[in-house]
Amino acid sequence: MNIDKINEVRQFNRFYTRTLQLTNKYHLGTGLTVLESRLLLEIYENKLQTANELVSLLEIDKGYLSRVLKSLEKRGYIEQTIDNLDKRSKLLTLTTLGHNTLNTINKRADQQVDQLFSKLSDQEMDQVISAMDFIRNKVDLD
Amino acid sequence: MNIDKINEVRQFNRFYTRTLQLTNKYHLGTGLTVLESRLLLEIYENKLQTANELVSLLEIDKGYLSRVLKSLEKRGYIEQTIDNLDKRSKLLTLTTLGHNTLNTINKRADQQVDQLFSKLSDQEMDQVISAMDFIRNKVDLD
DNA sequence: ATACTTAGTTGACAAAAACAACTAACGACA
DNA sequence: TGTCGTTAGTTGTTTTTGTCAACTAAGTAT
Repeated sequence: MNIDKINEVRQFNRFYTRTLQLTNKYHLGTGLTVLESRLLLEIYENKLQTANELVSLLEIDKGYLSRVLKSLEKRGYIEQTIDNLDKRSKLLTLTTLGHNTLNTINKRADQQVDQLFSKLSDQEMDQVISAMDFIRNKVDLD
Repeated sequence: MNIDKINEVRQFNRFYTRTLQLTNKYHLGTGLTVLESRLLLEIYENKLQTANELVSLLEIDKGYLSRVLKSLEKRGYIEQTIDNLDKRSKLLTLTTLGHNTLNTINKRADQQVDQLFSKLSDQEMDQVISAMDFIRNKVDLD
């Protein structure tokens, strides 16, 4: 690929890193970290049920994840129950507290996204979303 | 904004977080961290000359930055010389080693970007870049 | 001269994450 | 059924990364 194009992509990457950094503040005040929020989201919305699936998706150390999950459990956000079909695994579910907290976090994250594009017309917003979809379809993560 | 649109943006954000995570491996083997690489890049390519400017741009703690810069200096990647026009500030410059290392890192980062889009035609690639430019222009970071 | 602000440093500490060694359960198969 | 390689998750130890506050020295304004 042409070097100018590569540089444009890298510039975008730096720009979007900053954007993500600014919007990743939704968890503030909830007592959860960004990672913990993400875990609740993945467990609930994407129906990930085991630590192992979370490790693959998020590419984090399993030892570290084990501790974070233990802490979430101890603080009452999730439950881990042994899977009877494979007693090595534990099935992850949100408690009511976990679910309520996720709702709060989601509301805040929604607001932050909203703010990010607050000055755009409906039409421009649609174009932004199309642009995002396009990029998502073209990036090759393998 | 409509909740579906917000969710599409949030999905993109999660997707792009993963993309950045995967491409942010260019520093491996160089002995520098992602942050240190970024600092060299900003000092050299964007001509940022003081710690203070880096603090504003990257929004990191000045105490932390001070230590990272000290370490970069000690390891021979940068020089910090007192600014005669304002003796509180130090002007940052890359050493030859710093410059060479940045070149290596840049080459690797370029390769990673290239790989990310390796299956695209020239036309598709141009469309991706347009999409990125569009998003960059529409996001409101204030 | 005084008081306020700013650039950068340092100490103390906490949070986040990496790494390796370990246990228990599973799966395959002779 | 027993044994061997693999897999899910745990735990101890350590390093890396980052926060916070107090501090110094230089600049700015009045």
